[in-house]
Amino acid sequence: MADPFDLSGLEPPTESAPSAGPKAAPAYLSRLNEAQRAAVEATEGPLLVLAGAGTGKTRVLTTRLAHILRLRLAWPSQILAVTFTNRAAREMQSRVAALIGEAVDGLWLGTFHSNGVRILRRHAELVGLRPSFTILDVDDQLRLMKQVLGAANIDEKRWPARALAAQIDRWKDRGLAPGRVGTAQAGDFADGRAVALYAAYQERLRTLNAADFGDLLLHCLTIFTDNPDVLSDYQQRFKYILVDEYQDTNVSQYLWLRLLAQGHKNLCCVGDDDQSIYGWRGAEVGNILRFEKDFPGASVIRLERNYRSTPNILGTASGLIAHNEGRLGKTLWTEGEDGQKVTIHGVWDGEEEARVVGEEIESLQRQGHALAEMAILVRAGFQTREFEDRFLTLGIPHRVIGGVGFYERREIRDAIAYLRVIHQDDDDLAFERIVNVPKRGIGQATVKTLHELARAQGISLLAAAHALVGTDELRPQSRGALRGLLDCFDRWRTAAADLPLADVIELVLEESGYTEMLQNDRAPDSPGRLDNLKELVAAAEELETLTAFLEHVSLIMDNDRAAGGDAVNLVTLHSAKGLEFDSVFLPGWEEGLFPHQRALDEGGAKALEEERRLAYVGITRARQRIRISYAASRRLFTGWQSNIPSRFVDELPAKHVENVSEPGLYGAQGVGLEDSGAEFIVQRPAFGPRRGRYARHAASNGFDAEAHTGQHPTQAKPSGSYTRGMRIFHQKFGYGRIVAVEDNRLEIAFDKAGTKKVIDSFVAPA
DNA sequence: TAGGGAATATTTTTT
DNA sequence: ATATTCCCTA
Repeated sequence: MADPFDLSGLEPPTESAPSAGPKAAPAYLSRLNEAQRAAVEATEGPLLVLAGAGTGKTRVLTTRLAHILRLRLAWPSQILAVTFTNRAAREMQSRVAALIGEAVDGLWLGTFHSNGVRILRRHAELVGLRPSFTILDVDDQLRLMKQVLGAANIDEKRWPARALAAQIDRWKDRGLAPGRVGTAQAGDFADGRAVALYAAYQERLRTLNAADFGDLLLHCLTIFTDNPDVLSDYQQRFKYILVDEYQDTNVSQYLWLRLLAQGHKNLCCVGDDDQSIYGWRGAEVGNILRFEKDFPGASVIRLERNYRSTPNILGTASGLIAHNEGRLGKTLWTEGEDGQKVTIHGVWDGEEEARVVGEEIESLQRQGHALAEMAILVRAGFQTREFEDRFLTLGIPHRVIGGVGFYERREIRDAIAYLRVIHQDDDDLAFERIVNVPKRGIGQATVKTLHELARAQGISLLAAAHALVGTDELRPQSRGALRGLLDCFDRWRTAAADLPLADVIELVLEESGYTEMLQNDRAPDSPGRLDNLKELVAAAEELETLTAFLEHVSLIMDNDRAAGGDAVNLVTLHSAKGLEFDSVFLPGWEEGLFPHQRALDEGGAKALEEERRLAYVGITRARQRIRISYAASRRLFTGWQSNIPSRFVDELPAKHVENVSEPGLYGAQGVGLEDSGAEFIVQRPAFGPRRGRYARHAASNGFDAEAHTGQHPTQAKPSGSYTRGMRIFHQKFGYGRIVAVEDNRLEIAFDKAGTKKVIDSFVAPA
């Protein structure tokens, strides 16, 4: 390789940038076509690269990054490169390393969220957090949401926590802190009380020293807006900013970028409006359409030559996407043999679909095709199941990319919760998760007591537990168990300071009784869970500190270790973006499933176009061959559902496709459904909104944010105001007289209940 | 407090 | 079909 750039790990010596040295045109540039090369070389000023599927977008991005380093226009630490997924970030990292000849350290290369956390950790105190804040996962978020709803006395049946969480996420997507939500956007959740709930939720997060995913960016925005000096630092720092998948950015990400780019204005965004598939998550295609307006003087470069797919495949994709309106419009072209036509297969049911796909895969394999070059792309996660079952019986190796992630499994989350408490003892959500897992006799009554005390004194659950074990407040049995647990945590915390992380985890699993619990569990999946825990320990060996490990867990939720031998890939269409395979199977092309009924119901025409783009993404993943299929009927929960072929099937250009459906199903064109007889219960999509039926139960529960956020409403007296001899009243034990005071612990001789030790906030002056 | 059994929801898509 | 939640009893 040419000149190793020797930039690794260098920090800029304050102001002076590395000087651009004259160099011969490097070899990597000659491997690009004209448009690609232009996109790489236009390093200065705002640039939008409209890159169709398979046009070498990633290559441009990585080459550009390497080029900037090569010309010494900036140090690695002055380059911000943002991707959408961790996978893309890793890929970019390794490809840049390949171009440069060695690993490049110090780049700000990662997802929006990981770059966001990095900034947020440095300035956490500016938004009322400590730098060690916890990143909540979806479970925690929901649990917290339920608590907030509970505190506000809102009927969770009628206003599900999920719905509130979704609403809040959407606000955060748009960069709206609670104070910024206008009445127009207040939504109708709980009769308009959602904003107050949002505020309460944020307040709870702050007390817990925690942030949810949306906060990672939202807090950055707040910091930038409120602290011009901080913002200015970053604006100076980031000489070059590169953004992948720009069409999928939401408002909050857009604002984040725009603020950061104001310094040097060297912002390069790569995207494809036809691949915008995250509208439901707040992504705004508008961002890409508006780029030239937002960044005056921006250049636009189009990449239209496709290097991936055969003309038949590309023609199919183009023909389909042409049904969308409001596109920027690109004309993709490719060279080479037409290749096979895209085949369309109608089948009887999902089982047959899986069987036939399985046969085809085996046949391809016999012809010498690698399994890893085949993928089944599904609309919804549950669709992988039928294929998994089938492959299991056929013995076809396969992997599910982006399914139920490793870190989302229950046993892993439990283990993590233990670690979180060790790491940060006021992580109430983690503590609550594991106080009684495995069962140790600490039931909800005990937890409730802990909560009361914690809230009354504004302390953490763990602190409340510490306080309570010294009293008679709890049942002796519970108290003993709790004390045991607290001792364990003390011990583990010490251990965590000395032992390697992996050893700590093993110790915790052992001493907490978690391993034992699983060993005694007769459930068929217990051995698997134990294996998973072993894997967790193994994963921990790769990271130094508990802090790093927990961060890894919360941000790198993907388990798509794309490696792992020769296996068929099972992927959702959403997580397939950015991947490519020789052979692609697209099952489940039925109305209601794809396009998905729920998308149609909630998003109307706009959502239909997004579904179509999803189909476009699916088709353009393939290099050589595509097999699309639809089933006449599908198992749904307990019953069956009859389906008609997706409208997308009809939209495929006849020239490039071939319908090889079995005769007698729907007929070759995919028209009219033959009534299939009595054994089928025709069930219209069961996914419709189900809110309406509670409509009249519209009680008004005057929710008052203060009642929840203002700390300790009615609690007795501040610590220290009780003295010996005072008469008091206790909820459970009745009247009594204080015989001793020790900090906030009172020893009380009760009239009826004898002498007990009690925390002062549980009593009131008589 | 735990465990059983009934009732109930679950299936979009993800950082 | 399966997972979660709720309610009851021991």
